[in-house]
Amino acid sequence: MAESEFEVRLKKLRELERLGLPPYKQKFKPNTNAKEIKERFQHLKPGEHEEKDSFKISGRILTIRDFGGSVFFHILDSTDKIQCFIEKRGNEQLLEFFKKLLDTGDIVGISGTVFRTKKGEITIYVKDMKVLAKCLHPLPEKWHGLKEIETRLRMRYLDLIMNPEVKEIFIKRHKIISFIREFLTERGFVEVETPILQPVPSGAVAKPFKTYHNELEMNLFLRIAPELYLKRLIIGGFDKVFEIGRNFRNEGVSSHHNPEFTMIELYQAYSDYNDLIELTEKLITELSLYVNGKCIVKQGEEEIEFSPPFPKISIKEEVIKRAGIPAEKIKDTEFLKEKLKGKIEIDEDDDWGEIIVKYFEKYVADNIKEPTFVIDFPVSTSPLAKRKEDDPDFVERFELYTFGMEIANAFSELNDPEDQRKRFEEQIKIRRMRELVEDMDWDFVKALEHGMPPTAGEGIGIDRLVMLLTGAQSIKEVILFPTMKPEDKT
RNA sequence: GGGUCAGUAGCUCAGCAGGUAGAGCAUGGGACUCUUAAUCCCAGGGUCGCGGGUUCGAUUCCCGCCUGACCCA
Repeated sequence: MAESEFEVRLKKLRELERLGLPPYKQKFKPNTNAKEIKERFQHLKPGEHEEKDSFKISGRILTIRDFGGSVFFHILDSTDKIQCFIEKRGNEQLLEFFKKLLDTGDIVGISGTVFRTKKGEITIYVKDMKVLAKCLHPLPEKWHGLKEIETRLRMRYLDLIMNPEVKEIFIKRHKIISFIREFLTERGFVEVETPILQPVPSGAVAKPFKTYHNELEMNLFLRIAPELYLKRLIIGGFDKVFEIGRNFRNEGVSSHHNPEFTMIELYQAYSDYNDLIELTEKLITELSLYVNGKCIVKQGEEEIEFSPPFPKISIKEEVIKRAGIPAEKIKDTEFLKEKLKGKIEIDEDDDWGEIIVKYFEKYVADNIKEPTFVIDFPVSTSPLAKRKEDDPDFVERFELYTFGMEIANAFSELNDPEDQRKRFEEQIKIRRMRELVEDMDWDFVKALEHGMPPTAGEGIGIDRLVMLLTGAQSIKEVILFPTMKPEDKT
């Protein structure tokens, strides 16, 4: 049987070791990069060679074009690709070394000068070269690259090598997160870290991941939200806090859901949800300008320009209008059940609030494209939010929707401990809730009893925000290593 | 949970109304000093996702399973 590519490459590795050039023991410090070289030598004319300045550059070999007496190849470093050239006339030994022992995928350190080829490409004239790591597997095809989504995700490193636009997404993701961090820090927010392992999962309605602490002999849950801890900090006297971190929800995987996802939650004392509407508009606008140069959200090819103030739509009003529900019947659970039966899936336990939210999500939310604040949430679906003064069955809350996706969720925080206790008691009575959690965070009520200033809080889904600003159509495109089942090896 | 589609060489893909598989790139050998999907000649490379069934014979047809994508609830 013929040798596999792996065996061929392994042999080359052994040969390098035999020659006293073991790749994994080499040291090399580049003093420039591809982007810098290209910028610096832009002035060179075709055929011109700047022989005075010598540079050290390193990267991964991507493609090789062998001419016998000379060889061209491209290397990729973290900044860009750049072509390199070895010729017999310059260094015959080096040329032989390269042709015998180097392959695409190898990581090399190169010393050389810079010239522009007759065809016009800035190129490194290689004087010396070290193999810093041997790539023992062939790289994916140079023209079509790596396409299969499954392989791209399972071997994300190959995806990143072969598909520059993938790397761009994650660089943009980094920019987005650091912008938000700076935006809030400038406004006096303090970044904090709160428990991921929580004895009582809280702050959202979702199925938690459960784990166990051996020494403490106790159940712990991976947080579904940091909310109640951050509010404890407001009680403790931090007026503005935020946390960027991973949350975990033991639920389905889809193009918009990953079991672990990144959220930012921020809390601001002496404010209400209207202040957060302003803050959110400013944040999204400035962020989009910063990463994209203009105020746009994208989904695939579709791009929508937006500008503040964002439109607001009321769940209550939309349901009245679209479902033809008389305004005075909007809180009539039995009426709604009868009227909307068949249009949405109604649970036995659902009250009017849950029903109108379900209707809204199914018939209105999907059609929202430009950033839009959805307001007028019923109290039963918002157990941590403050009631509206003019209608205590609704709360001071908004969700920001774009392209049918929920991006942010904010409200004036409920700071009345008696009402909070009542709402927890109501919640735990609901069967669906009991299926999710064993108990409520009663200790939080005790914290509230010590007095929490009027506060507004907001959570923003970072993954979805990155999707909107990069045009990614699946959350998997903005999470480096999305949750996947292992391949079945049998 | 239901439906549709996909899994064939390292990668990108063909193919087979059932007779144990092809191309390009990549790899090995040869030619070639300005190419960039280099070119030209030659060669090697496959448990056709896994398991079962039908059949003289299955990568192809049927059933189950695994993994993934999309749609629906």
